Amino acid sequence: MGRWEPNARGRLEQAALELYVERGFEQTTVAEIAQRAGLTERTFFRHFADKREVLFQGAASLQELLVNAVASTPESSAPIDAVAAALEAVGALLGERRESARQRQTVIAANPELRERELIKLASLASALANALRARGVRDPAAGLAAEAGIAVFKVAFERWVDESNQRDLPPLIRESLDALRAVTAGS
Amino acid sequence: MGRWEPNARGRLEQAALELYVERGFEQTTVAEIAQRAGLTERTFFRHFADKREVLFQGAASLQELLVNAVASTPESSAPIDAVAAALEAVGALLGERRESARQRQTVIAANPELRERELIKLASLASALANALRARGVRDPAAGLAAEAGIAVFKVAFERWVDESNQRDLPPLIRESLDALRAVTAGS
DNA sequence: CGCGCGATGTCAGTTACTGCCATCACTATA
DNA sequence: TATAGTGATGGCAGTAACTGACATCGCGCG
Repeated sequence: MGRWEPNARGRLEQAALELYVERGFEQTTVAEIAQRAGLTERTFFRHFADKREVLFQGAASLQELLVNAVASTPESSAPIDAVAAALEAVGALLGERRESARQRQTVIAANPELRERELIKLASLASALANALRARGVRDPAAGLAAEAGIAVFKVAFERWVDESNQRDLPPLIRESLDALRAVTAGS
Repeated sequence: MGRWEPNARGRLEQAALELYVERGFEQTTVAEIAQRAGLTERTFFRHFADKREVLFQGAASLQELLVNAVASTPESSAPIDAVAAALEAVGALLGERRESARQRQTVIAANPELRERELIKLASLASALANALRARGVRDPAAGLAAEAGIAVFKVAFERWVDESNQRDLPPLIRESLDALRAVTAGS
């Protein structure tokens, strides 16, 4: 696997994931990842900003999906319904890769630095979601709150979905979490 | 300012904040912080786990306040009301240091690594909040959602409070944000 | 065939962070 | 008063993440 084999980025990504699973994130050096991919450390950093970013390649497309889903919701629907539709679109996409999602989540959960990165990606999703709502005429603070609440719903549903003892699909869990949020906030 | 002057930790904290404000977080080295505090780099890392942690010393006491506030809420009150009471307790405490909070937030907002750290601290607050609710008999997923929603409300309110053009106090902004969340989730 | 261009390699350098041991000031106790 | 113990600090070497500068390689194009 020499210098000019195709798909350098993909090889790096796969090598990194393998090593993170085998030895853990901290115990893996970038030099080792590059070596397994048949490349050098310098090249790794040309494809990924840092050692963590390699685990979050899907984030950009997820964000795009989220924003498009909000935009394609009927103009008349309430903000929370637009958010719910967007979350279910994401849920449907993610739901097809359950095992790989579990594996990835195990790696992330085991390392605080990776958890930080995950949280900032979710915050970025929330921010994009809020902007998409504002583009539909939703005002602040409603836009920001609907977006943050949506991400909170997603976090809780995703956590349950990834749980080993759980067999249910992601979209229903999202719906259920949203209902639970409604019930909780309706109180008093 | 020699080796055995008192309050080494406090001196390091102040030196770090000063330098982060003067030159920015990235442009400041730990060696410079230690030098300004009259100590060595090695000693800095004995007091703070890393270069970012020095900005988040208050987090532990904030978490304690939050948990205690939930625990001291009447047993009969709804989860969301317990959360609201806790958030307002935090708001009242934080509200007294508006200018230093603004300064701190400016530093954090300017740096992605610091934003990551802030987010994981907030996630930790959410987790503690959820546990406090479970201790009161609130079940999942209600406990997790009430906690996440509470933190979302806090985030939005805090953001508005820190905004330069804003003159209002934090507790009313928290109340208003919670009301806005109720309005948003009540839809459809 | 030569030329330009993008991807990769090479290398040196900075800095965050850690482990290990020496050293210092203070305290208790004989 | 002497001395041993203790906790905080200094000193120093080492690892690994990341960066900048420049060389080199393979490929397409005129």
